[in-house]
This record gives sequence, C-alpha cells and structure tokens, in this order.
Amino acid sequence: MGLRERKKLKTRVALIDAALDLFLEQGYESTTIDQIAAAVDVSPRTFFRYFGSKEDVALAPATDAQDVFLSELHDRPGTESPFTALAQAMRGAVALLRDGEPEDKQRFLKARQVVEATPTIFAGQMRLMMANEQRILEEVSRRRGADDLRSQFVTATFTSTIRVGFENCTVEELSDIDGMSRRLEDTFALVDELMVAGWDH
Amino acid sequence: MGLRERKKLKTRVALIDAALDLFLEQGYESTTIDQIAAAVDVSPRTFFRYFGSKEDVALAPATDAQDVFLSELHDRPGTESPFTALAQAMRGAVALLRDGEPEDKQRFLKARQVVEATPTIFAGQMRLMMANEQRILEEVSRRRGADDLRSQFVTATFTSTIRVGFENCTVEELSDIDGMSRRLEDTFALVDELMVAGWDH
DNA sequence: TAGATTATGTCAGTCCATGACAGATGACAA
DNA sequence: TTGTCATCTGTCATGGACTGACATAATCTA
Repeated sequence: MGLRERKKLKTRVALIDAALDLFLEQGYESTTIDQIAAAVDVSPRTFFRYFGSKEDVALAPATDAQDVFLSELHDRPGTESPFTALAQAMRGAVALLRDGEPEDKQRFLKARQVVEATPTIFAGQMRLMMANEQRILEEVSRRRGADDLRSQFVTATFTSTIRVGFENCTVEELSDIDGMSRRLEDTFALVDELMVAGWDH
Repeated sequence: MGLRERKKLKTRVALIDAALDLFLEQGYESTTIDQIAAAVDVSPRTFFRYFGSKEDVALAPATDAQDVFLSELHDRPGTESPFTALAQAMRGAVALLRDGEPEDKQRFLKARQVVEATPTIFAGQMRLMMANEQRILEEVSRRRGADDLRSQFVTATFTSTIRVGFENCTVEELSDIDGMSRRLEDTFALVDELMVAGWDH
C-alpha cells in the first residue's frame, strides 16, 4: 500500500473520529462541517471528497460494520437454513468487533451513541439497513430457492430482530459489546420460540 | 370553521398537491421550494410556515395516514389479541382510504410513488414508522400487560409486515388500493402460518 | 528527474432553513 | 359599521450544507 493510499485512510479515520467527538460533545445539528474540517486541519471542501454528506460521516462505522456482516454471510456454509446463516453471520461480525482493535470498538460504540441521540441519523441508519436488506434478500432467496413473499418475510424478520436487539439498550449496554451480544441472543431465542419449526425453509 | 381556518387548510393541500406533482414530474432533488411556492402563489417563507422541511411536504399524506391508523387502533375492542387489533386497525385505515374522497386517494398514491422513487424520502418514511412504532408499542404492551422484549418483537413484526406488504409493489399495484389491500392480506396470512399459536399473547 | 495522476485548497454559487420585522387580513366586540 | 386585536403573510438578511471549476501541491511512475 502506497503512501498516498495510507494518507487517505488516515485522513478518513481522523475525520470520523473528530466528527464523532464533536457530535457527542455539542450535538450533531450544532456541529458544522467547518469545525470538523478544522479539527483535522483540512479544508471543508476536502471533507466532501471523503464523505458525501454530514450524515455519511456519522454513519461510516455502521456502513463498515454492514460490510463485515455481508462478508461473514458470504462465508456461511450452504447447508444452513436462511435464518440460521443470518444469525451466525451476525454473531461472527460481533465477534470480529469484540476481538478487533480497541480503537475500532470505541469508534463503533461512539457512532451508536450518536445514532441513538439524533433522529436524523437514526433515520439514515434505517435507510442503510433497507439498502442492506436488498442484498440479504438475495441471499435468503438463493438459499430457499424461491424469490417470493416468504423470502421477504424471513429477511424482514431478521432485520427486525437485529433492530430490536440493538435498540433501547441502556447506556451501560451501549458501551459494552458483550451487553449487546447478550441482548442479541435473547432476541434470537425469542424468534426460535415464537416461530413454527422450519419457518425459514 | 372560520374563513381563516378554511384558507389555511386549502393552502396546505394546494402546497402538497403542487409539491407532489413537481416531484413526480422533475424529481424531488431538482425541485426547489421556490418552485413549489410559486405554483401556489405563496412566498417561500410561507411554505416553511406550513411544513418544517421539504421532506415533510412529501411525507404529509403518510403522516396523515398514520394518524388515521392510530385512531382506528384506539377504537379496537380490548378483547382482541395485540396483533389482531393491529391488523384490524390497518384494514380499517385502508378501508377508510378506499371509501374516501377520490382526491385523497390520488394524493396518497402519488405520495407513495414519490417515496418509492426517492431514497431520502424513503428514509424519512422509515423515521415516521419508527416514531409511530413507539406508540404502537405502548398499545401492545397495554394489551399484553407487559412491557418487555416480546412486546417489542410483536410490534416490530407488525411494522415489518406492513413494510413488506406495501413494498416492492408493481406500478399497477401502486396505483391501486385494492392491489395493496390484497398484498397486505397475503402477508397477514403468512404471519398466521409461520408463527406459533398465541405468539402475540 | 520529468511528466502523468491524483489529492487538496480557494472561490463562487445554489439551495434549504430560520429569525426579525412590517404590512395585510380575518376575527370579534361595541 | 368600525375599531381593535390576533394571526397570517411577505420581505429581508443570515447561516450552513453542498457542488462545480480551476489552480496548486503532493504522490506516483517510467
């Protein structure tokens, strides 16, 4: 990896970190692009060369996490049922985060706090999840061998499960990957309890 | 109702109609507030006295529809199980739209087309649904007598069902309340098939 | 090291959104 | 009817998000 590429990555991360800190400190709305750019010693114009919008920088960690999830999903064996594969991929993604760089973990948790505190950003995360859902739907349809209403339902149920699992966490749980993980397992267990056997086949 | 109040209502509807027509004609992004205001012969400043943002005017019909749904939900007998009450309330809301003014129907369908065509607006609708979900959760918790993870799951499942039912409609279905209604019933039937008995109790 | 690529800064401009103030219009009582 | 009050509307000024164009500076490659 060349110097240019390394520099770009470094600037990107610096922008994300500066933005998240400012958002947490003084709120998303009252933080300006100029402030973020100034904190990283970059021109405001350059900010928009790294992120399409102010919202994007707040959602960058979530976007990256989704990519990790999709990669995990791709690696699941074809023998697993659709929902099992999705749940396992999510467990894998959480594990990667838990065992990864502490800085990445911190960044992810900070971003989650910003998302929870800012309705605009929360809506943006929904948009991300919806976009992701299209790709998940393809995987579910592939495994079920049918692109029908039921595949959509399985996919939507998974999205809901993740959402409920991550939502309404207390502050402690927000700053703790293990807390999130536990709540996720509770929700998966509930799905198992309330769905008829083979519902995702 | 006085003259002043009637005038306000008229202006509001005129702004929505003008906005939706412009959005459909030339796209949401490339339509300016100035254009919308000019079409209704009102100053741009006045537009923002009726709607908090450009997004709000596109989501106005959806917001109104949600209010109708919540009103229907409030009228459901307390003997119904949570999910049954939610489904019945949705059927009631759709019926009200079907049997209502043709203009209201047209407006609603136009708004849906704009939502489908514009990612930003789609995200906004998600935000609306999430805000609504909080109130639905209260009703579910009340009927179940417990404010726990399961209530959240029932609520999230309902939201997903509605979303899947309305989503990915063909152009024909988009311009047809009955088509939407049929698809909704298919989705409700699927829930009934895939969930264990008494899952929402 | 020279030349091609690519990143960055500066500048000008558009559009969304909001506060402040003044003029216009409907509501209401005498 | 008329005068007063509350409310609606237009105008103006401002700030902040975003974008295109162009020049400069940094990296890359031969």
